[in-house]
Amino acid sequence: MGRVTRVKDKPKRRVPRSVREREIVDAAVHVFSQRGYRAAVVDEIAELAGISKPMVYLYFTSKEGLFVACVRREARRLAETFREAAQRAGGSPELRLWAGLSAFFAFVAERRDSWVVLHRQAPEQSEAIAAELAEARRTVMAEVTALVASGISDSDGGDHLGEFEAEFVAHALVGAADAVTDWMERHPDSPPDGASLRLMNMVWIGMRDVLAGGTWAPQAP
Amino acid sequence: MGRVTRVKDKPKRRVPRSVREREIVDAAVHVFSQRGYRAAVVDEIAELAGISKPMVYLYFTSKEGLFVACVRREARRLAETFREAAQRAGGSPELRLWAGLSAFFAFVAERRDSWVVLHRQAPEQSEAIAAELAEARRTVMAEVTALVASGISDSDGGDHLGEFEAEFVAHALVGAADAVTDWMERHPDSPPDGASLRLMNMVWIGMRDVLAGGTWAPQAP
DNA sequence: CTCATACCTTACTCTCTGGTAAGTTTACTT
DNA sequence: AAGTAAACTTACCAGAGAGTAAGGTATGAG
Repeated sequence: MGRVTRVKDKPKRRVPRSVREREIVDAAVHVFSQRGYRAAVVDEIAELAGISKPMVYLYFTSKEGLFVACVRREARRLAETFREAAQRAGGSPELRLWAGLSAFFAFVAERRDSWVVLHRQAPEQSEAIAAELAEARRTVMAEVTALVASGISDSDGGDHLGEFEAEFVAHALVGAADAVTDWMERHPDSPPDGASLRLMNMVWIGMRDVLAGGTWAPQAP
Repeated sequence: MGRVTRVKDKPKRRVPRSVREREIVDAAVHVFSQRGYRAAVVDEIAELAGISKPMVYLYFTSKEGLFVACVRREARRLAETFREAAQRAGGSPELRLWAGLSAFFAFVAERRDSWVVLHRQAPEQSEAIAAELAEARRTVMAEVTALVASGISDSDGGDHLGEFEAEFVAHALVGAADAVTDWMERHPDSPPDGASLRLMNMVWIGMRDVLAGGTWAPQAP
């Protein structure tokens, strides 16, 4: 009725730039993760953010720029989540790794979109995107590798072979975690922590025994 | 010069449909894997296959149809490669799993494009594509799961808990293998079999000990 | 009240690309 | 040699979607 009171369907509120930017990135992460970079349509992102397309270009210059902003923010979030969880856990490396893994699963389960944007994009869209994705993945992997490495050096006495091995294990671990994510979707019955616990059981015990000399070779039993 | 002798630059040979179809799929797998489904351009695929665009549509009806054909062929190839390697290895489940894993790595290393098309595509492009990718992944996972399951039942005496567990392990394993693929690219020095051996060491020993009762729990050392 | 500024929109343009119409050429059969 | 079917092409259309021009409107400062 009134002219001052806004129609409730369309709040049409005007919002400061910093807030709107956040909303746009929120929307963009969702659409990018659902459709993929190329198939994502800027108009849809804008609508989801409650504004019109030119605003997106005013704030982010281009679709590519918007995507880069998404990747940067989500990578930072994930790395922080992981690091903080590990730090909070304190104590032994394996407890810290377990806390980190659990946090990772919680993140991927709760903020599926973020993970998809970070990890399941064809990086071959442009030079800038490839670079940003590489940097993002490097950041996340560095956190995981650090934890794994401390676990290894804890067991083998600071051998420098550890760094190399830790990188391998970290990659395998993150890949496994990512894949298990899919599996969890088809088994919503099993508890969320179950996955991280299972992985820890497999990987950690395996790793410990390997470091203790319990190797497996093709011709062994 | 001659009219009969073809110019060597452009053989322009006419080729039977079945052969041309194979060439088109070859080209398509390459371009799809490099650019992703949406960013891949049919003209480029056609040129790479040595023909013009309408031929692609004559043989495959649509871009979507072409992609489905790619996925179908590569999934079949990978599953066969895996199964045959395992069969050839014979013997104990772990030897078969190791042979399968090695074959998998060889496949991914040698035919990177195929794997990328199968596993790193956003399945949200269309209903048909999502269905085909799901089916393809199901096929591949079934092979791996079968091997893992036989390994588990070999150790625990045919418990039916195994099926559930095997699926988890198989997913984790394939995810790890996929991720390790990236790692291998940055470490071309380490032998190709090294990766599968490392994974076997981690996963198999871990799994064996877990089945033997050696669980890990948050509060344990 | 006015005015400056920051927020926001409608209504385009222009390129890229999936898909097709209409016809041409080769090679095999009879 | 003629006929015919399969292989192949050039040249086009139509829609989608990235990016922009030009201007409208709320809101806080003076």
